Amino acid sequence: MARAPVTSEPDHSAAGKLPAEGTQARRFGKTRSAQSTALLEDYAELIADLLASEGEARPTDIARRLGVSHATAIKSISRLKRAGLATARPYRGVFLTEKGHALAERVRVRHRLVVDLLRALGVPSEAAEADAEGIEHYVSEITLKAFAQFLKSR
Amino acid sequence: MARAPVTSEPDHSAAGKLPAEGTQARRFGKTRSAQSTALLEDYAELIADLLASEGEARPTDIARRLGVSHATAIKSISRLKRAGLATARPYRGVFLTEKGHALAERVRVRHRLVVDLLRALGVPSEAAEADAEGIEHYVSEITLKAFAQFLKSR
DNA sequence: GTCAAAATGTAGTACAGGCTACAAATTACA
DNA sequence: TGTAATTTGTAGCCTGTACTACATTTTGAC
Ligand SMILES: [Mn+2]
Ligand SMILES: [Mn+2]
Ligand SMILES: [Mn+2]
Ligand SMILES: [Mn+2]
Repeated sequence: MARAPVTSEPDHSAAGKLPAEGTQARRFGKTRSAQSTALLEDYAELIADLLASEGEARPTDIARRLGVSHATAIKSISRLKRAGLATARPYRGVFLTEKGHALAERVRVRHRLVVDLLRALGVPSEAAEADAEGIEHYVSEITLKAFAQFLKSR
Repeated sequence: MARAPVTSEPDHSAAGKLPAEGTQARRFGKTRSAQSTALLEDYAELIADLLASEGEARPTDIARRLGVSHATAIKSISRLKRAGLATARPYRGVFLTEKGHALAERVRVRHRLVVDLLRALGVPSEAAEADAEGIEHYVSEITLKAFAQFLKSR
């Protein structure tokens, strides 16, 4: 059983490396929850982009741009609907609700800020765009502020 | 049908906003593949940390630090074994293979670099640690180099 | 040495997000 | 107008990651 002492956990062998259990668990939990919204964010952003530049966002186009099958896209769009982020009219495309639009806007801002920061640090644009597609979903408000601050004052 | 013209896709209505379909699909695909390895990376890193600081990495401890049930941790450890990254001896803990150790080392370096960069940009340490836990899995080699370069020359 | 606590393992469930294959509806065009 | 291509929808399958509940094994303490 537990190597845990009766009273408290004083200190470990090696130099203070590991964070407290609760702290670490909270961090990982935050990451897991961000991961579960990442897909919704990408769909919302893409749909908004398509609506803006093409006037419509059809499941087939969404699927092609994401690099997944149309069946997969349709299922994910269903999840967006369930989450109250989108609506759809067959052969007429997908639309964003108020909530979906607000999400897309936040995501767009984040995406751009992350790309701009990476570019400012000397990352080539294609790598910056590719990395940002993942990074953007894990950047907190505080970090976002720091990015903006850095970009402004340099 | 396809609004796609017979020949080529010249230019869209709005200002050149969207990337080419293939490019965008490749970026999203890269992100999806990074996502699928994120969990393996976190486990490898955590196991290495526990082995270094506690001398052992038991499923229960791993589960507690990750904030998941022990059943979940055991299943994920199975995936690590299947991937040739870890081995385990019941009641004796989990161990990393050569390959697993190498992965943990790479992840540890990345984790630290990401945290250091965020800190350098003025992000408070707890936010930096929390965000890094997600970001680290989506940073390419090129971007990592840029981070290191920036940290060195500032 | 016994026995309770802790750790581990297993089973069953749920949901997300992939896929292929097939069916139905719509649209475009000859 | 009729037909073929496109788009959309559905079904069934798989894997991954989470959970709870229960069973088994090991360990630690008395
Ligand atoms: Mn993204
Ligand atoms: Mn994005
Ligand atoms: Mn991580
Ligand atoms: Mn990490």
